[in-house]
Amino acid sequence: MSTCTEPILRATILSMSKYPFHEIELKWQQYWEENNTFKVTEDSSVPKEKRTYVLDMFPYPSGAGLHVGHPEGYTATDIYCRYLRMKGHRVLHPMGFDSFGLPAETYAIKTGTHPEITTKQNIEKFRQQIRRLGFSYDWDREISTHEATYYKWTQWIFLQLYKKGLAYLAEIPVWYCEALGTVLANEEVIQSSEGPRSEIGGHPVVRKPLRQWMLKITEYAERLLNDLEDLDWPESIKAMQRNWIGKSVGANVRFSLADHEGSLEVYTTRPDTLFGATYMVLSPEHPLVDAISTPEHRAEVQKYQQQAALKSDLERTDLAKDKTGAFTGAYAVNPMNGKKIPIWISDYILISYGTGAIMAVPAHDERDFAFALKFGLDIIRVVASEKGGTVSLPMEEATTEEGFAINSGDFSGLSTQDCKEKIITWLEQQGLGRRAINYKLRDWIFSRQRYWGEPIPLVLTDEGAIYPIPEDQLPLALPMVESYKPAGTGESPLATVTDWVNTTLPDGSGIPGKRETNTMPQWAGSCWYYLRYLDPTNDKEFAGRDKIDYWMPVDLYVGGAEHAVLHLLYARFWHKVLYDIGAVNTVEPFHRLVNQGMITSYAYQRSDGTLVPTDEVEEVSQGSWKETKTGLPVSQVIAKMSKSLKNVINPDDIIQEFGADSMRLYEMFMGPLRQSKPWNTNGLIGIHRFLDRIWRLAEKPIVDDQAPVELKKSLHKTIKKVGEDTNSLDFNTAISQMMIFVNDSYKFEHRFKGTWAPFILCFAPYAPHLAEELWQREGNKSTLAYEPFPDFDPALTIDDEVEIVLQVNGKLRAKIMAARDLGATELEALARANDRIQEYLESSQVLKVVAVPGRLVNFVVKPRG
RNA sequence: GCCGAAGUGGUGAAAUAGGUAGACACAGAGGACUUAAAAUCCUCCGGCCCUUAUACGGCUGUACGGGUUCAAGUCCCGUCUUCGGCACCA
Repeated sequence: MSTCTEPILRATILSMSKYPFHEIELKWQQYWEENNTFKVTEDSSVPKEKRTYVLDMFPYPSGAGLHVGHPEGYTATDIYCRYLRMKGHRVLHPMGFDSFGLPAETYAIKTGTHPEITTKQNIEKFRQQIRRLGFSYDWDREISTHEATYYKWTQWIFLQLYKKGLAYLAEIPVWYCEALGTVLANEEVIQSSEGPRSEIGGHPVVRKPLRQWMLKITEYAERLLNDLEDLDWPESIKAMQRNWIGKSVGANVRFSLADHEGSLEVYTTRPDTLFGATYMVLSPEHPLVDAISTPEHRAEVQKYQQQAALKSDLERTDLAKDKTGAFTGAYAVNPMNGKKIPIWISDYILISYGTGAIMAVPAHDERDFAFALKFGLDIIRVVASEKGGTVSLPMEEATTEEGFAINSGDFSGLSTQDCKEKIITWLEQQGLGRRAINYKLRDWIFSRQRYWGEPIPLVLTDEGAIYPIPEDQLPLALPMVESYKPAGTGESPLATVTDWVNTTLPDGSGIPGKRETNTMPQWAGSCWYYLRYLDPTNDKEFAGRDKIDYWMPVDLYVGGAEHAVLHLLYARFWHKVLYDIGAVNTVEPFHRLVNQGMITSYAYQRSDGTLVPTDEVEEVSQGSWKETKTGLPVSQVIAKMSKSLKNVINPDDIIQEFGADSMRLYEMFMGPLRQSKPWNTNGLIGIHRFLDRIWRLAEKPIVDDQAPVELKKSLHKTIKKVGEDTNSLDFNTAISQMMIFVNDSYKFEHRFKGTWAPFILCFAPYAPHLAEELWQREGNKSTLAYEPFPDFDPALTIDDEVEIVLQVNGKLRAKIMAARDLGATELEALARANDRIQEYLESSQVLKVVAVPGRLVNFVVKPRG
């Protein structure tokens, strides 16, 4: 259904709705707030396994307000927390705001409004929206990363990193974004068809050497990789992190130069192919290039270097993988066979990986193969697929598979694995090389040339000496500024605040110094916020150790998959550093991670593949649509919500028209939590109807009589399934089961005391407002939030009589009712007695009978005669 | 190209120690109530065929092609498609 009909739809729903959801929801939200219903404290009598920390990824408070994606994860954790409380758990469930960030600053540049003001307003709006959904957060623990009481400790942690030598200054080529006026981390730059772009805003970025603070995350690469093993995380996220860390094992090998002093070191993962190295390639930035280039080739080499530097921002990572390069005129010596091999430079070799130089084995590496082909370099095969195999030339393409060494002197015949080991050992004995490990992971560029971030608490002298600000002088507050515009020189707007920048050294010597003007990236605040929730007002420590020991690690962390390698890797890194200095009790912060799927929306596509905004389409008949303007048919597709497609759903509108309980339930009923799924307002109506049916059910008179056994059974099956499914976060099927119970209840004129109260408690985690209201109407005086979740009687969840399927050759021929536990022999007898089955058996010979009690009987037959 | 996830009615989806495919819901059809409409309640609802129509029944069906099994959405082999991530990392 296209949205053009939605106003009518909504009017319809409003007129049909009997239950006063607004009144009820506001009433109970106020009750929870006034009674501090969800405030949680540490009680040492609660056993460790009943203390549960359930965490949501906190939002960046943008001006746009809450998106439908936010309530999805938040509802899931809220249902889970409410369920756990009813199961006797002590639950820590906090919320806060990731409130430093670019959009507030961009807005400040445009309007002159201080980011603090807009941030405050946005937080207020977000808080209202989140409260209106009835989530059971302990709001006393709310934190915002931009507040000095919070970033004091972000700065403190930075100083710990600095003290451990994990923070350092470097003048390195970094991604610089003119439009954003700042440097970006590798992870914040995406490759588009037009070249590299900033992830935020899609602005062009260029590589530029600038002075930056770096964090040595690479020092933790191995642990970040290994410790993934024990985490209960989605395999896909673990894979993405492994891939990002990009560990490879190989060897560094030294090649001596033919006509020069010194040598050239390369990194290779295939030392077994050393005999096939027919040339070498250096990165254009490699320090040896100038020294070894011969006079005849120098001009060409320099020209290539300049080209590479110029195009580095665009074409160097271009999709067109046509190889380019220049010959230096110099030669190296292959240590295995003493052959002289030419040294080239090419931009397909990155200065930042390995040693910035490679030995090229064109026969067994695709890139080297393409390069050799283009420049007519030798290709020697040194790996055959079979032992003792021979190979033919020319090759069509490089063979990268493992096999057995050939043309490799004494090493010929060895398997790839074996050969690697033997060659490395040999190199080590000769002093020509050693085992080596490399990671794709780079150190984290930790500074931003922005205003709206945590100031880095350091003072520098003119000579470049660095003085950390003493911990007892933190926080180093962000000063007020006149202009939020970056200085334009690659420096932050803070550089223009001279009376802040110019200070004296913190050692009390009175010697003048300058403050660091870079600020921290947005990721800094979110690296440790889960720890601050534990003890949000502590001004002596970032969090009391007793609180950390009480709650950590986070038992369940729910959020979007878009943070797979950024936030989640950085937070793990900081946590490990804190662990190493003895500040936290676990090596990993988040034990279990669940990614909610994205909520998408419908869009419409023309035959040429272009998309049409939803409001320019109408439905012709079921399942077919046309573009209103042209009358041409369009097809329905699933797309991300976007303003341009006019298919963005605003949670405020949904709550206004259907209520928070409907919104919560619908987002859970749409499909499995982890799966992405399209929003369909029609589906919401079904949920709203369900809640309305509960409301009207409550109007039926209630009696003390025993409920009929079939209703009791329905209830106990419901309690069982809702409990199990809530526990495993399968909310959609839990809701289905509750619908079945309500449908069953409608078969009776009355409600029954024995089934009604347990049912209210059963759905309370899902639609808490409605449940509280109905609970109160039954005469209860206080919240049901801590009432025990009802128990089920296993005997009542099993049907004594079940349908048994009768099959002949695996095909369904009849169904009979039989006792669930009836034995195979008796079942077979019953089946043989069945008329329909007799018809089939009369003309056939029974070869085999499979009888499964409680399930089926299958006769395997063949025609007689 | 590599890694990961997934393909089930008109739609969102259920069901995997292998055992009735489509629970629940939306949309649709029919009926009850109503002066009428909405709302509500009840019934039907994968496709094809048989049948005047029904009932009964038959065939077929979980992306496609094979296989294992008394029995496959579920297990195995191969192929295709979609989505997400990475992409000259030697």
